[in-house]
Amino acid sequence: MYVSARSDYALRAMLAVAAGGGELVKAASLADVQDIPLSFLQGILVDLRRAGLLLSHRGTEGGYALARPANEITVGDVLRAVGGSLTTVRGLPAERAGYQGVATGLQDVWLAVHGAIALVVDRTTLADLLRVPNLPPVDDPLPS
Amino acid sequence: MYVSARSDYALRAMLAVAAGGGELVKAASLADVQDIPLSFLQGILVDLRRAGLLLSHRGTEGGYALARPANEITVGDVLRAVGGSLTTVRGLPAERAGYQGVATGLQDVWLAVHGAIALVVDRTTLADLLRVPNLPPVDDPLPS
DNA sequence: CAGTCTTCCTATCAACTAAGTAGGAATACT
DNA sequence: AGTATTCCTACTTAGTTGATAGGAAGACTG
Repeated sequence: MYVSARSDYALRAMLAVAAGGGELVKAASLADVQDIPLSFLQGILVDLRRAGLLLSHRGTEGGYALARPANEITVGDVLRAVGGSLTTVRGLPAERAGYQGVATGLQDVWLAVHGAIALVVDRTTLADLLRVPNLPPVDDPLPS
Repeated sequence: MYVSARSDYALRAMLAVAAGGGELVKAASLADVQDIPLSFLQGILVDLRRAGLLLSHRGTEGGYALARPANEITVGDVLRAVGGSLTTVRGLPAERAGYQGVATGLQDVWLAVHGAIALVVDRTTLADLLRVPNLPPVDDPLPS
């Protein structure tokens, strides 16, 4: 049960774009505010654009914006865009693991896990995550 | 959401040992019947023994046996024995992901996913998995 | 009791994939 | 034309997966 860096970065980037309020947000800004390696993030942004979740614009005032409203993009949409299938076992989708003999029952476990995860991530939208109460909208550095 | 080869192999090996009915099962037999690389499996068996899930015995009639009855070992026990924490985000446990700014809400998502997974894997025992109906207890090779 | 065989156990090394880096090509604005 | 930015491709690094070799412990045979 491992969430890859790619998936984590993709979600954080999408949230940062969504917080921009429709304005174009530059990749460098996303990398800076969420502490993501810029060149690695750029590859992730390409995936998100190809999946139809982001719109990009080049040039001086370029940047990224959500292709749909934040309440119509789920966490599951983002995970599938960058990672293919939602849950994989040894690189393969849980549906076709190919178990033999006494291990046959394992497939049902992975399918149940898959369903439980899907229930969470397909119900949670980016807008939901931006509505958390314990979050100061502007940062307040150096309190310590 | 990725299940590593190590976790998958560990579960399949535990099921094969449990199917032995208390008799000692050799590592080579486990590797053969479940099609697992023997040398890689041996490292996994060491983890399972150190976690107190398996007992090992050397010598001519040596092999492995369950340290507890199959209905007292859960899938979650096995996953934690070989993989540390049940769910990890970029290698770290979901509890302390350290999100900043607009991504704060993400931690709640991972905690919800963690809970959903734990509900499945901590409730399913090895004995449950051996009781699946669609499983011939003795193999029937070459039907095609 | 010596010898031998089988098995578990440990350490080391190669192949593969994910993570992170660097530089160049294409595009849009001034 | 010039500059800023996205976009694409090749390269390095770290961790996982899998292979090989040899040593240590128990069981049997003479």
